[in-house]
Amino acid sequence: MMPRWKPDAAGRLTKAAITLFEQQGYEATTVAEIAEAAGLTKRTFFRYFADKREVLFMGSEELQDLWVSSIRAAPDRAGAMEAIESALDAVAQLFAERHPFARVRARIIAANPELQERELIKLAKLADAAAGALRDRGVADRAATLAGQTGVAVFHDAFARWVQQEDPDVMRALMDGSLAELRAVVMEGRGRAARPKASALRRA
Amino acid sequence: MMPRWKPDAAGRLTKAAITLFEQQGYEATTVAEIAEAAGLTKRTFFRYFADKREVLFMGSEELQDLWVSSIRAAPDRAGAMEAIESALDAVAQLFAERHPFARVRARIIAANPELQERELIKLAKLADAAAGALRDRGVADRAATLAGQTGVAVFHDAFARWVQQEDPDVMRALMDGSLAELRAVVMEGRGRAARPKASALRRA
DNA sequence: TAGTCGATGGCACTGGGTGTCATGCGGTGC
DNA sequence: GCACCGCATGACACCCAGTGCCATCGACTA
Repeated sequence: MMPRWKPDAAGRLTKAAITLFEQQGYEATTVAEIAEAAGLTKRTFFRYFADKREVLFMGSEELQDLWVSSIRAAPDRAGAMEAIESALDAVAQLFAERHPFARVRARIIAANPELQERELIKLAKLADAAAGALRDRGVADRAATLAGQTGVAVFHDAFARWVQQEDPDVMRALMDGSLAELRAVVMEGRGRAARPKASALRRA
Repeated sequence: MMPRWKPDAAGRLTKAAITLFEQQGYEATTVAEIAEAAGLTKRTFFRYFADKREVLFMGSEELQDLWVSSIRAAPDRAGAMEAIESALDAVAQLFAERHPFARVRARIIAANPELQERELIKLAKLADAAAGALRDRGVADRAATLAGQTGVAVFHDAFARWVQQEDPDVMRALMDGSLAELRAVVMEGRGRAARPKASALRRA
């Protein structure tokens, strides 16, 4: 039966938005324009997205779920950073399938401060969620907070490098490199543990 | 001579804004209201502040200048994290003078996601600026980025604890504690360097 | 056939943010 | 002492993001 409405309104809005943002820029594109391009109205746009920025962040909830559940699923004996690393694993896999889309999206966000703000608060939520999951595993309060922050910093740094190159499959290696480098810089002048293995640096 | 305009328009606007935000909340306060309370108009408000949020972030430029110049001023032989620590020193001193104000401001920001987004992008700029200053000191690209991120993470964590208690002078100790804990969690299971000195933890 | 459900449209309204011009005091040059 | 200019502010119209409310009308159900 011809349904009354064309399906996947949210998806149509997202596609239209990305296309228009690429063509004209984020600021120069109005919500009414996006809605019209998707065969809908401004009012309907705001039924699907809390605001104009959110249209670029569909799926971030799933990302956070994956992130948190990976931490919860880590072996009981794993320490905080080991649990974080398993979350980095899962996220790297997820992103590998979406390299082209991620690059376009990253370009749009990089061009607009409003969107960067939204991106940053999503990352902060990832860090908080990770910290919460770690606390549930028995990690001490402050250690959990800082491990969450560290995990997100590594993710963010690796992500930034990942979108700048062609190969979708190196994300995990980039993460490893970032984490090794982080350990090195944080421990500089504090004994042998400071120096990352050359092999880890080479993988990135 | 009675000048034509009352002085310090920006200061009056900031004061009025904070008062109203405290009384009614950020969302429930309109820019026109703030301006009127300061004896000005909405149009003038936007001549001093790029948007409504920015009124709570006056002075963040000075903070960044202090932050960056502390890194630049660190001894030539200091490593990346040592330079970062000297910036943390300077910032801790600056904040010690403003504890009451910082607490009010933090409460307002904590109650509103829009404001948190703005706070996060300011912190991200601090991290970027630190990374840039470190690169100028000869620190490698990625190490600089990660050291900047780490410094901001420590600052942020310590700040959050600092506003929750009474003593304005413990910020540097809280930072030390956070940094020690960060080192511990990041190095867990990697040798003696992982365990922070008990003395450092006690200071926090 | 009547009635309900649910996604959408229509419309008016608030408030943030901007472009543009007008206003009028203080200082400057002559 | 007069003409002029600079500059902080006001006034006003306007655009667009975002919301509340009610209308619409096909699909499904009794």
